[in-house]
Amino acid sequence: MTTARRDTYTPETLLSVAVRVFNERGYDGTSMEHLSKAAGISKSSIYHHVSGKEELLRRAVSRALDELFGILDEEQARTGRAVERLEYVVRRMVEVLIAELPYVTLLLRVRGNTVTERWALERRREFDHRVAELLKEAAGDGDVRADVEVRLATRLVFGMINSIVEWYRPDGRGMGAREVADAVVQLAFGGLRKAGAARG
Amino acid sequence: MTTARRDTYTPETLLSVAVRVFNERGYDGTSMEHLSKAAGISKSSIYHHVSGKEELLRRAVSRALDELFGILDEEQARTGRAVERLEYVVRRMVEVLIAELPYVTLLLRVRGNTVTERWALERRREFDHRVAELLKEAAGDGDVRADVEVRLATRLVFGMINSIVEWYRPDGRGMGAREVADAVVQLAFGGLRKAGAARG
DNA sequence: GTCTATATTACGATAGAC
DNA sequence: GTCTATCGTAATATAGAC
Repeated sequence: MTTARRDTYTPETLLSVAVRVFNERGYDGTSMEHLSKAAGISKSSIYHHVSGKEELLRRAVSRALDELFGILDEEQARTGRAVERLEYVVRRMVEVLIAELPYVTLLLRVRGNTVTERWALERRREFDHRVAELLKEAAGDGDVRADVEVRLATRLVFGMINSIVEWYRPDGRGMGAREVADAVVQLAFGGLRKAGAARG
Repeated sequence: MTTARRDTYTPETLLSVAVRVFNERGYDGTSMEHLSKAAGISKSSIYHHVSGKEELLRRAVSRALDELFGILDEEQARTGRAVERLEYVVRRMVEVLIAELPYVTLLLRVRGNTVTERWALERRREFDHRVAELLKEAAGDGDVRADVEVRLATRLVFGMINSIVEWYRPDGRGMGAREVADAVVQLAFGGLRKAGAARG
């Protein structure tokens, strides 16, 4: 970096403040006044950087979506046995979710009231579909259980992964992304029950 | 019922309309104008039945919380081996979630901007804690895997269960609560991987 | 780039007629 | 029990000074 310190905002730095407030109060529950207080500048100064609330939302969810879709282009997500690719994608999803926590959190809470929100929902569905195809392929290989429907299993595993945004906080001496990813992979693929324990 | 048909609202019947709109648009994204349009009566008529938006929210989340806490009082949740009680609670959570879908959906989306929302969050945490204790006991019995921390496992399983509200829709010839509960129990306890398949 | 001041609209809630 | 009309506030956004 050439400029170690800034004293003015850019759309990027303003975004990080806005996303934090959006996640605290909810997007609809956040007013431009809330944002101006949190950023320490006036409402009209915010309009100098961005066109309004919705642009901030669009920038935020775009960032989250780009990171998620990026996973599918990675080498280990494209080559090898389907169940292995699936495990890799699940692990990377957890890592991206934690690395981009506020952005993904906002993405996952989008409802669909505006065009930006509906666009985000559509791209999310597209991503889900891509992962579901992976699970379907693994089922075809006989590597995952056949007694739970593929689409249902995908949704439940996504639910497990996505729920991380509801409680994970990077502060303190807590868990790292690796540890959470390990736990998710172990639970999602192996389940709660102790290995070797028979079903009652 | 003595009155088979009604042509006016009661707080109860109004609630069902309000909860549906809250879930479609988000609580903060729903105005009294939205509610009046959906209910087919004027804004001021709504105020005749309830004190305002927040009372509708309070009634809705109370109903969801009462149903969830009710699970813990049921016979099979109180007697027997911890892992069996846990499985019963997980199954019943899915069933309650589906039976009271709009109410639980609203509960799970509460953020914490008002006193009602903060109260709901606190009661949710209390419920989570009760289930976490059950899992802890099952771990002490050696019935669940010890390589994933109890609190983390609880959160992930809750994430899987709670995510049902994001996609389950009762309409059409879809799955029933029983089938979803079966799938959740199988995945949560047994995992995705095919039974008998070794870890790579 | 930031500010104060303000236009304009939407919101939650109330008054009072029927 | 429902309505129209309206109050007071808070919302998004803009104008224009510095």
